[in-house]
Amino acid sequence: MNLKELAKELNLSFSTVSKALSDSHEISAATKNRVKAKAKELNYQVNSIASSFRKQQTRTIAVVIPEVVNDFFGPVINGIESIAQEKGYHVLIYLTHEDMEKEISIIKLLQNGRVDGILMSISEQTSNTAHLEEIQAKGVPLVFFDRIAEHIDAPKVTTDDYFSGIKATEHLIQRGCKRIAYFCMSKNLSISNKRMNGYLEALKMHAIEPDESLILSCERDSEKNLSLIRALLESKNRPDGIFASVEKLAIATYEICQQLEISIPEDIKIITFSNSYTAPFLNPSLTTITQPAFEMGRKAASILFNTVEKKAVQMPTEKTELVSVLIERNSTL
Amino acid sequence: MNLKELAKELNLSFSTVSKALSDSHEISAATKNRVKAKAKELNYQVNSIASSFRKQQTRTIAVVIPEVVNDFFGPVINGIESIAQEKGYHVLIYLTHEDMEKEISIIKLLQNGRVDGILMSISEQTSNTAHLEEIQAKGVPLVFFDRIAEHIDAPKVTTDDYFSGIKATEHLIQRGCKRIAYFCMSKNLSISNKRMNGYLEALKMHAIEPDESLILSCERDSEKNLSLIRALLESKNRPDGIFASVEKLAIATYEICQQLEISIPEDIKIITFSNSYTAPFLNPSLTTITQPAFEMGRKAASILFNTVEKKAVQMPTEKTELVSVLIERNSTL
DNA sequence: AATTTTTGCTACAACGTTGTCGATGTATGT
DNA sequence: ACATACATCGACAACGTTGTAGCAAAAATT
Repeated sequence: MNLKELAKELNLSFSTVSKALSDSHEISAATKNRVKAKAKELNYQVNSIASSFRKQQTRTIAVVIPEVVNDFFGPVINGIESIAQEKGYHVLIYLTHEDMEKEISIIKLLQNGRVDGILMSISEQTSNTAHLEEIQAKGVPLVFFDRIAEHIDAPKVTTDDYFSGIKATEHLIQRGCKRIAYFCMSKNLSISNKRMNGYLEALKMHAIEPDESLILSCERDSEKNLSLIRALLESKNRPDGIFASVEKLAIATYEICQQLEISIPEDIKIITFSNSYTAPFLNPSLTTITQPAFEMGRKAASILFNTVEKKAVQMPTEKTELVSVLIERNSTL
Repeated sequence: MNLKELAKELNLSFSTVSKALSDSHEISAATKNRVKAKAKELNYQVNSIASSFRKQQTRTIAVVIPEVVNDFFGPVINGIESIAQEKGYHVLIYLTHEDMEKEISIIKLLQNGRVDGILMSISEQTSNTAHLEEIQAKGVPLVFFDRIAEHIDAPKVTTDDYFSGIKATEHLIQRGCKRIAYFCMSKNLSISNKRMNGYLEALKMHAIEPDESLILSCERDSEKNLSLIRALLESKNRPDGIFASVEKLAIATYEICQQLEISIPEDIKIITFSNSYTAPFLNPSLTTITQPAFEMGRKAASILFNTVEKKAVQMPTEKTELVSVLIERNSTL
């Protein structure tokens, strides 16, 4: 059932039918009603591919993220989807699995008109950003959230990572920690850096000498990370406070502490970035910096849709910073 | 940069260029190389929308699920995406938020050639399945996973829910529970029913009289669920074992137990379906039935791609049942 | 009454690709 | 030498939609 067939049923030209269905002012109310009734009767629906092709816009956006089994990216997708559903957009999901090569090949797939815009959080390993500049040059609107590419001129939605880094570290200091470690994933990640800078600033503010051996930059291989953490906690140099940049590393620390019979929070206190809803029920309950993930998704998606819809307007290079909250629990008691 | 322009650069007809790029046997190796080199040089990429339009296939599938902030659906998406990436397919995500009306409108969006197939897990509230039959009638391949629509003739990938229900209940019985409760979401969900039937069967096998008041069918409103659970745990009728069909309800039970100072596992033992990686670190660590979520995604996607690619072959009505594992932890000690 | 304007519709050309068919030239077989 | 097969390419018509241009008839203006 296509336009031509529907038009034949109605004894109208198919361009008239097309215009009637899209409420064009060129068509009288009477025929509009007649057309719409018939369309409903025959269950006609426009072929979205043909429409996309003709209009050169797909009403589809791509969300490119490192992973989906994640208490942060989950709610972000929720936020994105909520706006997309309001505005009648479709959402494609692509996972980079923290792999730059995969990220590059995904971006390449999006160069040919498949999507009207891209929402992304770059992978840990992304050092080169040529692929991102290239797709921007092709005119595909791009909005970053959380893990941004600093040097690319695109709207960015983040949280107050630097300030949160200060807050988290000061929280540990106030709870009596003297030797505070910082755990993060790859150091060339924007968020890791900002949080670390906050950490270093807080140490400075409290006249604590920073110690390189207490800064752990982890890898993708989680087995390796476990042994890195284990090594640190077994050393004489053992920290009495840990600020983890991602929840995964906090959980890994819980695991090691369990094995080494190090008790939290007596021997060591832990605070982490986390959006896990099980944090209150962990043993011990976990003190977290929680990001407004849902709102972040909504905000990033809103910005993207705005730039997509008024094509004339120059892509703004606005930076939006949302605030995270520190939730005290027993791991830092 | 499109085919016509590329062809002009090469002094070839654009149909020759098209065929050269798709490795047609009609084109000599020499020109193929020449064309491909030029295409690379000018960074030409086929317009996927035009291609989809012409070929009447989009290389895109839709994944329709209730929610994404979920330790089960997350890995499922991972599994689906892994196969999709292998086969060069794109993945659209749609969330029903357990709402039948939303599910219906989403399915309606997919009726017009936007996707080559659909992978779905139906919402809690889906009682009527006319929308699913309709889209199947339109020739869009459909594969169900986990939460299936029993009466629809489509491939289904599930886990051994009935048997897992028996295992979970027997586990509680072996640990000395006499009054075992079953918590589930909406009862018109296939998985809830199968798990409950397993639960009832296990009770029967051990000559325990089933008690209607111990079967809790919850709603979408999580506040309401909390008070339902609280009411049950405050009653004189209090169970000494709980089998939860979804993790959310187990966590809710932890919360209530914390409030009422009921100790787990001394006063009450808990086992639940869950794919949470924090289960070992909860207080107490949580005994779970864990589903092979990633494999489920892979399996469902494989089946869909097979039926999509050999269009001639009739859609098989195969049923695949994967096995879940019971992981004993302290909540049932 | 002659004119311009408006209304309501149709015809038609794109959007960029792919597959079918036909044309030409070259190799193979009798 | 002639017929047949094959290899290599070009011309062309779709796929279904939407926007522009055109064309009557009706309405409004002069």
